[in-house]
Amino acid sequence: MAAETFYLTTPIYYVNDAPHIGHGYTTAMGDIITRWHRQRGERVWYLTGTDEHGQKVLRKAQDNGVSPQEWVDRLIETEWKPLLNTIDAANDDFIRTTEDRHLEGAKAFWQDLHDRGAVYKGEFSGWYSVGSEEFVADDDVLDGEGDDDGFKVSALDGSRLERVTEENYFFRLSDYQQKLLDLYEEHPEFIQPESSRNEIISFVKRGLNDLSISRSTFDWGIQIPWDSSHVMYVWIEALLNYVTAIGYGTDQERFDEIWPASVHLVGKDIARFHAVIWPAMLMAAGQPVPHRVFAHGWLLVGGQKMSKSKANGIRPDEIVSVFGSDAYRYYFSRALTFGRDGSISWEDIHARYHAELANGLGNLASRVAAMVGKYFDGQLPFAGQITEAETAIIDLVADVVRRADEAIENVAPHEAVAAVWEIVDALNGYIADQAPWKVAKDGDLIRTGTILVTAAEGLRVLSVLLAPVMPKATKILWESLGAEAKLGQLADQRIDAVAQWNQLAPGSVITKTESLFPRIELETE
RNA sequence: GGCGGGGUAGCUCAGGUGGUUAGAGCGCACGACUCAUAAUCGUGAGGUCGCGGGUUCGAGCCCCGCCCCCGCUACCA
Repeated sequence: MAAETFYLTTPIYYVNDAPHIGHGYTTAMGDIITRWHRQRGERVWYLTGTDEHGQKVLRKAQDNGVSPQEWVDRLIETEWKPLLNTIDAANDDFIRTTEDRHLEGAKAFWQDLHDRGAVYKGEFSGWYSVGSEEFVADDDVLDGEGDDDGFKVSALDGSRLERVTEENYFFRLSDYQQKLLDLYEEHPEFIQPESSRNEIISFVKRGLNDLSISRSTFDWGIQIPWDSSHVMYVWIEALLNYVTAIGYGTDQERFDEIWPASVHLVGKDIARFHAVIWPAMLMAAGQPVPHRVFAHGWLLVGGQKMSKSKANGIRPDEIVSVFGSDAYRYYFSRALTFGRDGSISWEDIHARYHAELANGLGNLASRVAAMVGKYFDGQLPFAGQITEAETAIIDLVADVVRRADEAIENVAPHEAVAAVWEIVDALNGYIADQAPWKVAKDGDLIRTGTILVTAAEGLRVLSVLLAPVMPKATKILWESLGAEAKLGQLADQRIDAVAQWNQLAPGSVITKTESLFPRIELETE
């Protein structure tokens, strides 16, 4: 059997509006993780996409006076696909739930559930708001007052509610309580981090009800294969993208090759769908469950969860247009603990950009290239006898590679980046300690060369280790080191071989390029 | 209400199963250096570890009570 594919997914994003920074966050983190795995030499499949059915999209389209299909087509082209380019994502596929492969695959999955007896027809009743045309959760139902005395009203918008009973198809979720608990028990890594795992377990322990999984009051969705009067409940349909995108029901061979998913990246608000309903559906269909669901935290702005309604949302392209996609990817992977909520701010992005990228990495590359230019006419010298100072750098690199790789394995990109940055700091310290400009002035060019080769080797390591995080800047760095002639493309450099020292060829042309991260003066208002 | 997470230097955060003077980065002050993107390196100031009890030779880490913030407590996604 061929080596398993590292298959990572983001949620498919609901397209009732434009993307915000949170979407960019998830996608960028997934991209960093998958790029790293590619540099491990693994087969990788990185999927993202959009969720386009459901009542909210339908209503939004109607509000804008266009058909739902026109609405989603427009939004996908003008907002969602450009996001990938904005943040420099290298996804392997992009699935839209309005595509044929998804429609066919979803129907096939439903048929399989049906054939296996996991679906039955039943009645769903709940409080329905005619005004907003949707069911209101029991917790949001209040007793009316005044004109609404004697009626139930919605806590959300105050509209009057009526008891509606409709015929729906149900999924036998209640059959899976113990099987799910066993799954969490046997595979503690299935749902991470720990806080999400705790919540999921306590939720499931309270008991599971069967789930209403079809709707018959509107038709913007996928028809149930055996009953055209119903469409699939959008959540149930959306989850299926993870299998339909890789061939479920349409290309069995390909599906078998890639499934199950290695990691489903999700926001913690949708962890339940992915860690409870989704594995139960897969079990019901006789399919293996994903290896891991990882729920990341929320971005807090001024201590509050970012949201459109609070007007504290920042668009990804606002940040990228000022700092660039590399800085965007770096910032979110470095400044936040993946899996926990974390604060972000424009000031913090600005501060880290200068302190860490411009002054730290950018200046390091700049000073090394300048000295090779000044003392060796831009050609990498030979290294002489190494001392304890060089050994310390070499040992640190080996240790960092090990720790960073382990961090990525644990879906902790922030730890990986922090580890790699130890090399940046160590090299700046090393250069200050060794003072090659002084050694050169004293006429010891052999020692000067040893120091600069060590620094250049460190930069080589940094370009490889940071390539998943900052593909653009590291590519420039790789070129400036003259590494490609001997070592090939940056993207082909393997993580497991990077710590091997003296890979750069003496005589390589080191060029001092434009600043990797030029300083950015913000307009003061 | 129940369950879970959090409350540690001005800011953002680390601190497995308790153990010397509680850490990092940024910011600030001072010094060194001059290869470099007015960058770098070093030193220092700065903390009642939410509050009150308790266990212990010893607690930020354990126990009890309390206060604040956030999340989950299913069918909007």
